[in-house]
Amino acid sequence: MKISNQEIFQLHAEFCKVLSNPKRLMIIALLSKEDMSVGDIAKATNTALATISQHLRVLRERHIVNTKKAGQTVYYSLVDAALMEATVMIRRVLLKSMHQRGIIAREIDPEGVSHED
Amino acid sequence: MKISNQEIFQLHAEFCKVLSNPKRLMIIALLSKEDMSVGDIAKATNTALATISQHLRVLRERHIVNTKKAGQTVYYSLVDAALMEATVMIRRVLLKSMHQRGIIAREIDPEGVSHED
DNA sequence: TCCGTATTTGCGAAACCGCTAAAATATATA
DNA sequence: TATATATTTTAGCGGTTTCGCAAATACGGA
Repeated sequence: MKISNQEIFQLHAEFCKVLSNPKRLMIIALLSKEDMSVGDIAKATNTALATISQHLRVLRERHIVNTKKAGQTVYYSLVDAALMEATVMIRRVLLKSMHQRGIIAREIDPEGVSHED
Repeated sequence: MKISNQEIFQLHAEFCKVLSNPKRLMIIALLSKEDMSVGDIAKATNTALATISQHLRVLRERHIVNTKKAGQTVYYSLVDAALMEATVMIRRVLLKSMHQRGIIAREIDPEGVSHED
């Protein structure tokens, strides 16, 4: 299958759109550490279960997460750890920019961002 | 200034939103190679000038691009080359996923994506 | 059947997209 | 100076998409 550059940019944009939501970014960060159920993620992010389920559907459609059923519980996992690495790299660029503009005083380790606060 | 993890995720999401538009991605790719005027970019992307100007405003507000005036022409440049690198890394994750799913037959060099096609 | 888990549906508010038209801004020329 | 020209920005428009939630629905196990 031949794909034009135009299409690459389009697909790339759609992919970034998936990453442009704070809750989805949290979910990715959580799953990069361990597999979790929908309910677990809802608790960890302090968000309505239905909302998390919606975000997980988006991530599923983009083949960013996998599912594995155990009884009535659905466990989600990251398909590719490289996604988290790339995400961290984007965050690093952002933090660097903020640091240079004096928005944040100290350097923040982009990997050190935890979900619980 | 103290910034919570919640805020980091929020800012990160907003940053990604800027990257989730094909024309803005094209602009970033173009500027990663050379500085260009608004008109130049409009031609290169085959897009209405006003549209490009709007996208540039978004990129300006996020401190992703710089401006330099020469006569009546405004030249734009990338603030940080690392952004293009991070962008390429995201694209690499996407292409890898597509390749694994058989959407694209051959491996594509994410850096080799050019704007003219 | 009852319950725990997850998904789907429907909603209003808000944001986004690309365009045309109009307004600034700066240069050149008479 | 006055006027025309080149370049960019801003305003406003219809149409689309997104967000998070509550309610309703599905589904599997005990």
